[in-house]
Amino acid sequence: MGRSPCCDKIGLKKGPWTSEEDEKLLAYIEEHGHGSWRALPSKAGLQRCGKSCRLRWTNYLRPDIKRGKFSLQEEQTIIQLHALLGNRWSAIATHLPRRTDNEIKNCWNTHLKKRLAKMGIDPVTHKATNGALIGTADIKSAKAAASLSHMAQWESARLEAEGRLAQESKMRTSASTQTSLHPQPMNPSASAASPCLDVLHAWQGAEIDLESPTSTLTFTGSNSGMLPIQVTTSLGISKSNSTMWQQTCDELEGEESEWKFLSKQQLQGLEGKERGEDIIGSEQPWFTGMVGVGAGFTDMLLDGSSVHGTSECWGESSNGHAEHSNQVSGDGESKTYWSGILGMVNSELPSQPPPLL
DNA sequence: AATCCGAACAACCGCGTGCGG
DNA sequence: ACCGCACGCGGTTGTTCGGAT
Repeated sequence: MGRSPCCDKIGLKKGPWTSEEDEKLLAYIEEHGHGSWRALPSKAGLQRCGKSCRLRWTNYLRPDIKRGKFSLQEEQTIIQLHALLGNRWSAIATHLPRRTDNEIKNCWNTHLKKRLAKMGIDPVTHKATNGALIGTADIKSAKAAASLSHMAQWESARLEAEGRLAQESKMRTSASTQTSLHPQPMNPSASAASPCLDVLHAWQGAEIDLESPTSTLTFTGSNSGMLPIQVTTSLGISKSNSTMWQQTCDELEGEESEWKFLSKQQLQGLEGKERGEDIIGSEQPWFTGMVGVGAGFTDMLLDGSSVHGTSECWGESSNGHAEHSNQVSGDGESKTYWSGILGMVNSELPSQPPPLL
């Protein structure tokens, strides 16, 4: 297929962007929108290829991206989603508000992968390596892992639909915002992820029992494992929430995220009151959906035997029901783990049904 | 003070794919 | 149906910076 000429073939500038170039690009996009990336450089007076401009814009200049250190919660989310989605950075990014896929990818490659490896977790399979650390939970972990890979296949198919819907959604959104180019106070995932994720709602309600990853999960209630969801705007985060979200992020950024050395006890402590109050109290949809999940996941990594307690804790803190505490088998843990991830994912859902699928 | 080294991150490159002609 | 363009994605490389020696 036809490929656009490479930058060096037509003698355009490469390498780091200067502030002047940034200003030019920003000014142009603010005034005209990006339009065709290919045509943009000449119109904006830049000696760059369109691809480079697009990258600079999406990864750095866009006003709606959050930069800086990843919070503990964000890191845990990345790990969980990576277990589910693999190296689909753009898909993962749709669940991490205001983070770019490139940033997430870098974070994974430079931090998270190494941490997991240090903990004895294979960052690719998310399984314990050499039976190093889980001990009595080996079998349970293996079951969870099996469930994981099974689910990943299903998720892969789901993502295709998600991608299409995200694109449609994006087009609708950009059509209304392109020229004005206001910083979208947004959760990019909300528009992108929500339609398809509604499938999960339907799926949960129906308790489908198929030879698919869905069969590894049982949702005993309409929202079992689902956490209270703050009603949001169509962009995912309401204006007030957006502010609160920023505050929460800022607070959390100061938090020690070197969780790799956290002991089991420390992790359990994190699941308790203090954390629940601090984070669940923040009323952030994204956070509320993942608090218990993240801790539970980390716990599972560090010591499978503590998962029971984690599940209970999560179940109680999330929806006030104790049903998770019944999940004492390996399968139960697997369900809990996956329910947690799905709960996190679902917590981003707006209440509207998807336009189509 | 100079050098080395690793971490972090920005940017590039090639491929796959959707879409319009 | 085919072709070519444009774009998005993921892997990889290059550059910068800070700490250690």
